[in-house]
Amino acid sequence: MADSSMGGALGGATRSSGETLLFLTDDQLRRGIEAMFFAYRGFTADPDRILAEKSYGRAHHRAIHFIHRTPGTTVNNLLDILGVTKQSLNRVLRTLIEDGLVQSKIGVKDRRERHLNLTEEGQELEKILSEAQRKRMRAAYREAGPEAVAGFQQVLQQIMDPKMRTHFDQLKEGS
Amino acid sequence: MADSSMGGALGGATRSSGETLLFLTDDQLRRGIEAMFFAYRGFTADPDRILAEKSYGRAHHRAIHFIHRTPGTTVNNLLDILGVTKQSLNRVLRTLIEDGLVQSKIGVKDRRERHLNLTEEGQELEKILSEAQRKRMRAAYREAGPEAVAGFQQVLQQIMDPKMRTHFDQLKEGS
DNA sequence: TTGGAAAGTCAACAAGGCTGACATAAACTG
DNA sequence: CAGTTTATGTCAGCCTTGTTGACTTTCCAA
Repeated sequence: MADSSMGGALGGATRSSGETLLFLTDDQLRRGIEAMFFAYRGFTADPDRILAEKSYGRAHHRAIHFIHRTPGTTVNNLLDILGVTKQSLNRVLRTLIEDGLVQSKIGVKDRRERHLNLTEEGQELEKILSEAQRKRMRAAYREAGPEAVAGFQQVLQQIMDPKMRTHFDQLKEGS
Repeated sequence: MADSSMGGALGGATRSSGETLLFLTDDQLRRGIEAMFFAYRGFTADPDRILAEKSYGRAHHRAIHFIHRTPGTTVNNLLDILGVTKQSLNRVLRTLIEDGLVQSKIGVKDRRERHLNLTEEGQELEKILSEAQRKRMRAAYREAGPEAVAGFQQVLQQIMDPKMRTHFDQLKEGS
């Protein structure tokens, strides 16, 4: 269409003297939007295939991922990170517990809380899923190089909602 | 967990003499994976809110976006880009046509084909949705700077499936 | 003229979101 | 101690958006 690379993109952006700011055109932004769409599909494709075999879905993967990342996490904390309702999470969690992939322990200090951990079997699946996803990311990182990866991380962090960035930053420390 | 920054990450990656390659550790890859997850949520959040008011969903947004991008596209082409079944797309397309946002015209050369275009009303909604999404991207780009944006694009392109990268590249030319 | 591609339709189903209502136990508070 | 809040779980029902399978209509092309 004729309206690309116009609009508000450059209007208020001439504050940085000297910089071209061509990376802020509507056209460049659209490229980024479409890249996010296509890349996210690739990003989830490999785990999705593995999960489909075991009749799990992306929701199970997300739960497994974050329980692995923050072992002993509570249901409430997981709810906050995943940004879904407790009913939605509970459905997923229930099947994972029934299937013996996740263990739910009553809290010691606060007996209302449930602390979640992966069982041996859960850790096995986590490893398969994360390795499949890492494989693609590793290839992408390798091709793009370290500077590109740094930029990739920077932009993604800026795209996040502030609240989600907090979660993201908190995950940084653990390991 | 104790298994981070080990495994296959560095094993076969010592070919580039001199380079540190620390950006290929499992830990860095995991950071990228989590960044993709959180960022994608932010990426879709603004359009999602607008769509919810009009009782449309993300699927409608995707259809509107790509019809806007490639006016007169056929159903089959759209199917290929979106990667869903024709039944799924058809349901979305039907409501958009019924609501007068999309126009479906029988092909001239090949009368089996339907050529899709946004109506005036469809273009209005497209503009609202894309501007909301661009606003966030623009802020992110501005904060991260041009070099980061270049890296962001590079890595995303590498994450895509080859077939999707072809679609992505073909969209580049049109404007 | 006939085979097959393109498009559309109907039915049925599943995953995974959502809301609302309600139950229980535990912790906290006045 | 009574009442309230918090954490969790569960039931029921709804929506969107994905799937498969079967079938029809249209119509291009060999």
